[in-house]
Amino acid sequence: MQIKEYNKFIKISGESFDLASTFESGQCFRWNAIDKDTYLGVVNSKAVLITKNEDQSVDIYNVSPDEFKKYFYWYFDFDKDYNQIIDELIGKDKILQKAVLKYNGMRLLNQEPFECMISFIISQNNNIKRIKGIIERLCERYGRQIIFNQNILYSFPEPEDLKDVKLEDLLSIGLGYRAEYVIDAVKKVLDGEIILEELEEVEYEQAKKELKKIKGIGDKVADCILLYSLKKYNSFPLDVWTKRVLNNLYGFKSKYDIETFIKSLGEYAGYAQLFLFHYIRMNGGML
DNA sequence: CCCCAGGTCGTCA
DNA sequence: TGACGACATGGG
Repeated sequence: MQIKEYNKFIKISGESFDLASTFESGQCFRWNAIDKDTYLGVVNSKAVLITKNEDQSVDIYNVSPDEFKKYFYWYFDFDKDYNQIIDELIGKDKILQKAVLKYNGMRLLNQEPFECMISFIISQNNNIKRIKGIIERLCERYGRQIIFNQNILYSFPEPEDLKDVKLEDLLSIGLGYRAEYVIDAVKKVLDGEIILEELEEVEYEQAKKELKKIKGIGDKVADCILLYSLKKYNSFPLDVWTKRVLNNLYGFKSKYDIETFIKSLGEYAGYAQLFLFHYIRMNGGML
């Protein structure tokens, strides 16, 4: 992988990066397509623009070389060896092989824990389009305004920004019954009952147990938070779509079958889940 | 009016 | 533990 610094952008080459599957795989909710090869997102209170070139290189705008080294290099998962991860997944079975090859270039995004936690609490029993809408309204109301290329964007609110939020406020932007869950999460973070950053240093099982103390966080939401923001790459979120893959395509009948399968995937099981989830969703539940 | 969406909670056996 | 209905909201 080569990183070149230009005046207006940073160019990444020699690394496969598929923008559409990365940003539209349901792992994140604040990236939007400007056109087929360009996405605009808000990450860690910054507007970031990414565009893909003919030669397959990717240009990242509005990120300084320093910010890239300190933050976005990890955010985009560039510290991993994707060739090795992909090879390993392809060797597991035919279904994974198909999913991984089809969406080669999809990357796992290492997100901010608080944003990730609130987002996936909102995601439960909800559809991605509506999840994005709710999160956008949350940011408009409680985040900080960001001007970028004549666009008005909003940062994801910090815990302190949500300190005095009332149930009615959240209901009015469409959170529904999840409103009280968000309030509980904010309270536990502000009280120091949950220290998200520390969970990165803790073992998977223990970190999951801590997260589940928050009302509205069960196994699935906890696994998403662990995978997408706390570097627990072995976590494998079991949602309706993934269960569909495991039941219909793999033919697993029991909880034991599924547990055994996930364990067999090893330390990068989460990457397998990312590909399988995206694959089944993009192909209408068929293979 | 039905069912579904990146589920979880409370309750009851 | 495991099953099951309830839970807001909007779209198909």
